[in-house]
Amino acid sequence: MNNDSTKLTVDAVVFGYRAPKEIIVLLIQRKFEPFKGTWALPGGFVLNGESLEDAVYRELQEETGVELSYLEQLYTFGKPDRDPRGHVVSVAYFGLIKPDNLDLVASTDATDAHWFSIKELPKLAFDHQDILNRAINRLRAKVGYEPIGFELLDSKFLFGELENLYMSLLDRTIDRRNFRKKILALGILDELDEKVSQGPGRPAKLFQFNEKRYFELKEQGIFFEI
Amino acid sequence: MNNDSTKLTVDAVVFGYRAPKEIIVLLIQRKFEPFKGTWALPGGFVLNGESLEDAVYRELQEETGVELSYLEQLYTFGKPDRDPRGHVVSVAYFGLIKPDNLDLVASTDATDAHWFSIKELPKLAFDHQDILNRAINRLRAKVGYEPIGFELLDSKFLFGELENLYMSLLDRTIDRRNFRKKILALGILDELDEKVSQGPGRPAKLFQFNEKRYFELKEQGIFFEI
DNA sequence: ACAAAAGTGTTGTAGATACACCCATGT
DNA sequence: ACATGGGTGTATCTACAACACTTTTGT
Repeated sequence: MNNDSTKLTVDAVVFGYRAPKEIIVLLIQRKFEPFKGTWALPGGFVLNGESLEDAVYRELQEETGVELSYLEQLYTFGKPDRDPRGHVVSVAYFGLIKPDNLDLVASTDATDAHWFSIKELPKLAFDHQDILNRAINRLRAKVGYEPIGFELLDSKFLFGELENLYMSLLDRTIDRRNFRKKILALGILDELDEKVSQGPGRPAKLFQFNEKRYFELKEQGIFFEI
Repeated sequence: MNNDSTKLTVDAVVFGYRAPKEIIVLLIQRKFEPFKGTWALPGGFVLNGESLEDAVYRELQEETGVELSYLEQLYTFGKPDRDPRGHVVSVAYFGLIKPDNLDLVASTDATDAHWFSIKELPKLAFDHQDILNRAINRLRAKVGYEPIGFELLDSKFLFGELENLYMSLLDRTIDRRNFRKKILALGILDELDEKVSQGPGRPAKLFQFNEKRYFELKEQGIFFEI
């Protein structure tokens, strides 16, 4: 039973949101062969005895310094020829980050890390474009039946931001009145007393996602759906 | 970068349907330590250079001889302590099988393989109960938005069988008239001219899932939903 | 003739969509 | 005063849920 030369990596697809209409993804430029100089998803080898999630957090920390607000497993990619170095199986993760945390620190590996709009992507190393495509599909699908959109906004946000985010994610226009009715009817947003005004126009109220309330409703079998 | 002692396995959760109301899952009895004598999911080590799906098919063939009608990746389990032998990461798959193929051949490993109702399960080895739970959740969720139910029925089936299958899967009663209306309205079933009569009662028409038609509709953005 | 399973329609209701004007502020 | 974005209500339509009787066969 020859298993010793199959290696295990993790890769992370981390999405962010840049107002008003851009969904962005975190990429690093590879410093070493193979694919030296090519853009790729952050990731790397899993250490023996290390959990998969720990490996993701460690690699992200090492390569980009970002702090996630959400992480879940995406899919495992295991085609024997996906890495020219040999049989490397990669467990891909799917992460979200708040606009607060978009700054990238100089990485310990001195790899270059940048945010790219998912509509203007460079050529990617390995099968990372496949991984990214799967992640985008997951993001678009999931945003419709779980309240993960809030993980892409600061904890206090304007309704208009939520609206723009959903339009960017789903890549279509949304009726403002119907959207507001639907979301507020779910009862998972707290309306704060604070208002912000930014330039001309009527100042807007701040809202906050009430996670506790969401879980209560979920227990009762009342589901989030857009 | 110490990765050499992390090993990779696959495990398969294979579901079947036994009329009229039983959802069953395929388990094997372990022949060796650890967990010798305990029931477990079929699976085993991935060979170097072997794709994950190939490993699943191979292990299923070796241990049980079953032939699947559907297979998809479920989730990867990587807690460092999930296997007493060391760090073993397992990619779990989710499979379906038609009633035609429920017979288990004597396995080359002489392991004992049996079908168990998902409502009367033995204690399972490793974290296989977690894997199974996740598979059951996937099955229940997926059956609502993709036409995988047909993979659990013979290619020609009675409407009543489909109904019973869905009731068993969702563990609730379904209104016969509404169910029939909805499914037929999707336009993905061919109504055959053949009828079968089994004991007393009016004979029932046979139906067949029209996969080609389903993909056409899917292309057009018309989705299956129960 | 009776028991057993298959087959079939209508009505009410809730949720989704479509749609346009007033409000509060900055310049 | 005007330009800009925030905030709101109503009418229509569509999809789902509830519900009971007739038909065809075996015995």
